[in-house]
Amino acid sequence: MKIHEVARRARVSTATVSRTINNPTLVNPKTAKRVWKAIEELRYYPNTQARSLVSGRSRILGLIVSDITNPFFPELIKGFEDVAIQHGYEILISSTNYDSARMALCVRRMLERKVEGVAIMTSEMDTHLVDQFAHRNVPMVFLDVGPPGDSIGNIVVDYAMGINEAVDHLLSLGHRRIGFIGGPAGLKSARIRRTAFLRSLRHYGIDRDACLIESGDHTVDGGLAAMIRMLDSKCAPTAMLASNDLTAIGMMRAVRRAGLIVPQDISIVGFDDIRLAEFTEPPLTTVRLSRRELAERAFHALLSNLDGQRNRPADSKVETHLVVRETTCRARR
Amino acid sequence: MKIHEVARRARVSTATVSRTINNPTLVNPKTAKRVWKAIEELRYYPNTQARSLVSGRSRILGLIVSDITNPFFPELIKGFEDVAIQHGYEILISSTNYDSARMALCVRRMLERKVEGVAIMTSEMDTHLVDQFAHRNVPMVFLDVGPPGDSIGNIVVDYAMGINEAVDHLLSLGHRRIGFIGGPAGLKSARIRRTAFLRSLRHYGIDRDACLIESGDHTVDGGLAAMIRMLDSKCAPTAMLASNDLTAIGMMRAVRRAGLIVPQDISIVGFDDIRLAEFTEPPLTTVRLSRRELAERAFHALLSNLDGQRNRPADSKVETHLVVRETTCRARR
DNA sequence: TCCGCGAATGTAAACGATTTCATTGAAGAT
DNA sequence: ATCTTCAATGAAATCGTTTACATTCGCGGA
Repeated sequence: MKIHEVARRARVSTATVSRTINNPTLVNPKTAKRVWKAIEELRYYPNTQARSLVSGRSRILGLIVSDITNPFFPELIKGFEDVAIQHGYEILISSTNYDSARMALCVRRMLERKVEGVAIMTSEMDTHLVDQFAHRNVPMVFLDVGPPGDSIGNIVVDYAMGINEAVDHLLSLGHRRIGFIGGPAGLKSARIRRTAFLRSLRHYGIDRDACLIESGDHTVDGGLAAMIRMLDSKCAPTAMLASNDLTAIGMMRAVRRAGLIVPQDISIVGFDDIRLAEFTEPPLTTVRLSRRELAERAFHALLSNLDGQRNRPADSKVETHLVVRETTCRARR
Repeated sequence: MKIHEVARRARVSTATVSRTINNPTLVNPKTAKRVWKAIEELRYYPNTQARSLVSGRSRILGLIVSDITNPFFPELIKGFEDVAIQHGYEILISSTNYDSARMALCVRRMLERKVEGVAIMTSEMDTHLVDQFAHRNVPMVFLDVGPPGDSIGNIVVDYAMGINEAVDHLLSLGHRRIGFIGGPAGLKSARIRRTAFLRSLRHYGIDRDACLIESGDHTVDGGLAAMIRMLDSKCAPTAMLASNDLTAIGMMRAVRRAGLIVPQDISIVGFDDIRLAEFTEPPLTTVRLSRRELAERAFHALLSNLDGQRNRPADSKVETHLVVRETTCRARR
């Protein structure tokens, strides 16, 4: 089913058919109607590759995440997919698995398919790869803060807001020894979260005790191991924040293994509010970072750069908020 | 960077460049070397759209899932992505969200992008949509059993195996009143699982008690609600199987809310073995259905249909096995 | 020596759309 | 009546490849 047959049936030229589809203002309404009729009768739809070959517009957006298996991402992807297809864009998803070779492959695939923009939703991305996009003027959006540059936008997450709410909440419950289990030191997103925590302590005038800071790796196992170390350390926190919910889940398990009870013995606050946070036992108090909002912002930042104007994608800020469930309670005397 | 420039630099025609890339046997090794040198010096890579426009091969595979947010799928997707890109295929992911309009859109997108094959990993798919693929001779693979037809393959899951292992395990622990909470009645994959359970009971000669069967909806909330009904019903199961792990997690919560303890009061067995099953409290005994294996089978079924021979994708069977963790124990007297 | 053959390469025609530029015809201005 | 303008349409070039067909060349057999 090619445009030619539609043209023939509607007794117009292929140019007119193309125009009725892409730029209806240029064609007489009467003709347009005839064309649409033909299109529908023949169940015609344009060949995307031919279309983008000549127009130079692929209508594909890239979405790079670190690991689709991390429950943080599926919702982000879903949100992105929803809004993208609503706007007629296809989306190419690709996970780096924190692997350099894989990242390069990611970028290569995106370039080959001629993506019109990329949302890079992982903090780990080699700069020389980013340059490949920049070099071809492919607009990018980063999570948190990416490298500076034209046609690079940032969706910056206001970690401080949610973390302050969490710390404030714990303080009001009488906690003073508040610990933190972060992500891997090498991970930029983990560093940012940890910094936000330390800053929050300072903000509330809490003494910072180095032994209250441990590192996990953003997995359940990592949280479990880190929390065991913390409990062994005689550092005696009465409340703990985690860098993400998976870590928090591991921590809960460590606490339970030590024969203690959450939250009576130790309060725990997670971060992200993944779907499952609601279903842990007890349900996890955590800081919500809306993935849907993240996705929408990312998409629109790209879109603003796509539709005509070649200005750089707008930065935008997304808030985080504490969601109180049942893993926090008053500190015991 | 077009093929023409490469040709010029290597002092050959574009045809020769194309051949060195796609069909090296046709070109003199000496020439090929020169061409590759030019390709690398110019960092040339072919324009995918032009390439597939003329060759008719898009090198894109479709992957349709019901809901990427369901933890069953991300691992499936990851597996599929891994093996697909290894073979030089791009993958178009699309979730139906169990919504008819959305499904139609899915199919439409896949057709527009000219996928060479589709893995339909959701049991809910309107037949007229399937026909659209069939009509264009797009090979398909279904999870469990799809509609019959040429160029339609099936990855059939051996539910019976794992469920028998589970039932056997429970019997050996002294359980006789074994209940089941299934998925929504309308969902084909849910029906299949339930049937496998009933058949297993029969196989072991257990009386079937209608009140021991409840329906959830494959979510945590659904499992929670169904289990509450079950506990209210005075039906008194000593062990329960769930149609998927999410349901099982909800069930555990219901049991705990009723003031009972898992597994001492009620043993629970899940299905799927999602990543998180290992991290519930206590860790969930469940039947593992390897998503990676599923993905690999699906891909290879498609591949066998792609590479030349137009025979129908091979059916293939994937096993399921019980993974014993800590939500099952000896039935109390 | 000449012919035929096959390997290696080149020439040019697709592929299916979009888009530039040219053409037409009718309406409005003078 | 003639000219200008503009809306509507068509013809043909174009996008960057692949590939069918044509060409060249060297070699072995008659």
